[in-house]
Amino acid sequence: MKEFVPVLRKTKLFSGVGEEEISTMLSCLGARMLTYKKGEYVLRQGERLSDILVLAKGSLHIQRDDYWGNRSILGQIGVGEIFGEAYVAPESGTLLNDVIAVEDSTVFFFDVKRVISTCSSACRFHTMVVQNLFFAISEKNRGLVQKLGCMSRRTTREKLISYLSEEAKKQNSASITIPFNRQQLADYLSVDRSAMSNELCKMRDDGLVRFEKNHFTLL
Amino acid sequence: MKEFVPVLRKTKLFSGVGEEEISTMLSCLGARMLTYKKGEYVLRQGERLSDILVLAKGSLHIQRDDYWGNRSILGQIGVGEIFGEAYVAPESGTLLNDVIAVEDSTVFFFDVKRVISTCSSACRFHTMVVQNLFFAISEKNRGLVQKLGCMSRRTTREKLISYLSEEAKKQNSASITIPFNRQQLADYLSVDRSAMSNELCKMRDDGLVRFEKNHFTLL
DNA sequence: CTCTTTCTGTTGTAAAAACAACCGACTTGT
DNA sequence: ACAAGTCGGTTGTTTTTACAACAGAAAGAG
Repeated sequence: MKEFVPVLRKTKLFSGVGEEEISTMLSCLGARMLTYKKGEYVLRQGERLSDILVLAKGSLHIQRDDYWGNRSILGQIGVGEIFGEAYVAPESGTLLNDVIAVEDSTVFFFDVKRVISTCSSACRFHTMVVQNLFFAISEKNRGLVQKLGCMSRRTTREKLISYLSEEAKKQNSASITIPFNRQQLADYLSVDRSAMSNELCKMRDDGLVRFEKNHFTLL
Repeated sequence: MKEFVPVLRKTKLFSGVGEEEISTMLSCLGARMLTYKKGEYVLRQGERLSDILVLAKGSLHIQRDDYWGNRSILGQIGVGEIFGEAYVAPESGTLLNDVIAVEDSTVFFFDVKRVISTCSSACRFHTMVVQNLFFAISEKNRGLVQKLGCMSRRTTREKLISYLSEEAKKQNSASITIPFNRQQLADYLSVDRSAMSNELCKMRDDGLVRFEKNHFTLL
């Protein structure tokens, strides 16, 4: 377990905590470490969860099968990411998705009760971990809200306008650089790439935006 | 401030905490109370936030103006709801939306630093508030993820399938009752009601589902 | 009971998006 | 330098959706 302390140190959960303190905290947080072979299930739809998970090695997919058996991949989890934290509340019900190892992986489990109820003053960095957890979830939340704000628009143009407007606010400028290429932006907005490209050019012709590559200017 | 303690007691943030304890905790949480006339701004786009807010009276709208000035209402906040919690992280940047009172309203502000860093053992219910906050955010998170899972589908049929499948999982049955009428479901999925109604009937004719009113059976 | 309102399904048309296929500009690796 | 791959834009066709308008059923009010 100790071998992964340097990895944990770089995660959002342990941000600002030193390796020594992490080593000490592992027991106080009720940490367990499990390894998975490629293809094995880390979490299964329908299970209950009482731990917050951190991926220390490998790569995972979040996937879902609908009632008629159609599978879709909802996302990917990389090293250092926190996951499962949204399903540890007692009233959260069971998991709705599967999580599968797409390569040999190592996962840390932290008992949520022990994470959240700061123990005695013994580990004074515990409070920081609680804060980190809180901020990590907020960040996920903001990302979800932003995406939802774009996706709830009906037309591709409206989605683009919504996305570009939010980015302009975040970057506090009418001239912005986005972290996507065209295909990625289309995937993010859940639209067809060529249709989106087409719409972008129309918006340019309408005098709404200027762009080259992933740099946009709102007019 | 005391007059609102019974209201606070019913909020998710103070769930499981008695009125006496809430009264005691108010100072330890750095609580402030502000009132707003109808139409006044509670939060403004571009501001920074260091408090978690709870609406104690009235009703608020979350709204956004895009770069070209088009306004849209993103949601509504009712009595007892927590808000602002996603923007209190130091790295969260400024607010992206406005929050406006749609009727005379009363809002409680809790300093996030004092909420999260549990103080001395003086208020032993403080830990419970931290837990409640955590669970409340997780719940929002789950809601957002579910909605996003539906909305990221391209066609109305796929959205419906995704939504119904998730509900079936949550209710653990192929026969489910949904909390929406047709118009509300269409709004939730961001599609046109009549088009959705049409698609639902086609799905029924294709033998995928049966339904009457807001009760659905997946086949 | 009757009138009104709300909810749901239906239809036709116009608008928009998805899809497929292609092209040229650029990059990268050999 | 050349081949292969990536990226962004364009076009035409098909599919899907939005929109508007209407009708029947159910629910509620007076």
